Amino acid sequence: MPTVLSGRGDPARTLALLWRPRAAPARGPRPALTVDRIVAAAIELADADGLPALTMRRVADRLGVGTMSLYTYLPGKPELVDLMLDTVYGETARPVQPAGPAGWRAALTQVAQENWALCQRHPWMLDVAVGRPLAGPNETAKFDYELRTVDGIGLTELEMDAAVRLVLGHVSAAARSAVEKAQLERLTGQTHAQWWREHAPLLAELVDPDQFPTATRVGEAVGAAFDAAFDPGYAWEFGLQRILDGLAALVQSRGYRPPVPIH
Amino acid sequence: MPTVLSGRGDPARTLALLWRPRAAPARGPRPALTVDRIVAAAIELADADGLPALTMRRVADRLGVGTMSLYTYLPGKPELVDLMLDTVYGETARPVQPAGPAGWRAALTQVAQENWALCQRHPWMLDVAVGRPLAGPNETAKFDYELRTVDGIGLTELEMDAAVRLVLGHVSAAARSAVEKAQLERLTGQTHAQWWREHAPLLAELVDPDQFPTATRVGEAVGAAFDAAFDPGYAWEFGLQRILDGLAALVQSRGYRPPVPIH
DNA sequence: AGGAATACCGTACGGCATACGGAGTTGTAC
DNA sequence: GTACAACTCCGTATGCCGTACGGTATTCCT
Repeated sequence: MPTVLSGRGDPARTLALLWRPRAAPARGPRPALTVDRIVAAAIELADADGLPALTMRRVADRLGVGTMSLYTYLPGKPELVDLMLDTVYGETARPVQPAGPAGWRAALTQVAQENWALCQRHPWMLDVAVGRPLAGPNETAKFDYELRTVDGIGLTELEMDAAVRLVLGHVSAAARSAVEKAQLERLTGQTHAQWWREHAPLLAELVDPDQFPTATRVGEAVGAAFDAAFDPGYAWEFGLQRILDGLAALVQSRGYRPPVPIH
Repeated sequence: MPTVLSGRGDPARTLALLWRPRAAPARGPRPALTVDRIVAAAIELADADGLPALTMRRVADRLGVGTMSLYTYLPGKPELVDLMLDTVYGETARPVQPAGPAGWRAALTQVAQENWALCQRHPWMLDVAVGRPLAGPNETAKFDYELRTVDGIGLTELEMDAAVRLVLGHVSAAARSAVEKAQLERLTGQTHAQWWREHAPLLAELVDPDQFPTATRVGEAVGAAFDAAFDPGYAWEFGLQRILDGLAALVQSRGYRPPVPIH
């Protein structure tokens, strides 16, 4: 399940691919493909089978061309992954900022849910390590929208950035465990509940309740509630509420009060 | 930078490796290696060069044996990674729970910092996807300790589990960006600050400030403060405080007050 | 008409995990 | 003392991977 480290190619070359549509060549045979078609095929493949299954050969096969033809359009695989990322960033909805008393909290909740859904649609996103910002057009637009949800509520620019990153980080962490759960269930043909029921007795035999009383007690409660060692959905909801509460405390300390709607 | 999906081998076999020391064979030549030595060599290798550089050949070379000899001790690479993980889990300190008014917040802060440090020492941990709990001895002890920091403060068992997972999730997300930064700087020989200074003009040219005013404003403020597109350390501290504040609100709503020390 | 630019891609290289089976080593049973 | 079972060690081979290289076909401009 390889995490690919993004941002490894020449940044100028990658940025050119991201921002400038390819001009038709002045001479030579007409290109049979476009960068967009390659990226679309790669996304389909990664969506279906995950990043490890994304190979240049398979992308080329799917497009009906030789493997090496892809290198006419792209410098290599890292750049392809960068383009895939910025493309799916274009999918997140950017509704008009809700006004009224709900304010930033509802808007930030929507950002979180939108990104959660994005991770479900494209689980391979979580395997891409973005060490430096891509700064592609869609990522930029997405980030601008997300920052707007916490604009004008009393935070500094640094805090706005950190607040959005905090929420997105939680989305990643929670989505990762949900996605890994789904992947394992597909890979092993065994649900977490089945796994739990099958291996709980062995675990009970190995783990001494006297030595680890808290883990035992909590493990049993969680197992009874979810039929598994943990539940990604519960962790996701719980965490998001705590984070929003924590941000609310900060916002409040800055003296911000949500605007009262005019009746 | 491959993320390896853990928990793929036969769980019973993996659990046996995790919990039961290997008995000396009754017959046959004396083993030249032990599982522990293999795991230690693998950890050294991954610490130094990252998970992608962790190959069975290199581990074997480092130990002075043929590649296939490793398979006498371990079923395969996934199990090796599982063993590596549980081994480094054994490193986290588990101080006696601090008493006094600081209470759970100080203890949970310590848990967070301890795990942060662990991720710095063994960055490859972040590339291992733990879809199901390993349930090795060290992981169990670690989790028991971590749960104890939030025991008896009014939370349900499900909430205790979710609270610890929330903090650990934030550690992972924050550490990931810090680690990726360090990896990219080593890989490209260019610090974030250098990268930022070199590419900021190009970015300024591509991104229209009128179209993305918030991203531009925040980006400039962050760039001025950190000489980079973001600062992992700031995000880490900011996020941890918000999460602890959010948990405090929950704890308070349950009527818990920290014990007052007796003078 | 010819040359330049470009697309396409077959082949090859070095790397990976690991399946298979043979050779060597040791303790035990007779 | 000898045979054999159990075990370690590991060379070889298979089928993947990304991509470097260089040849060939196609198209436009001069």
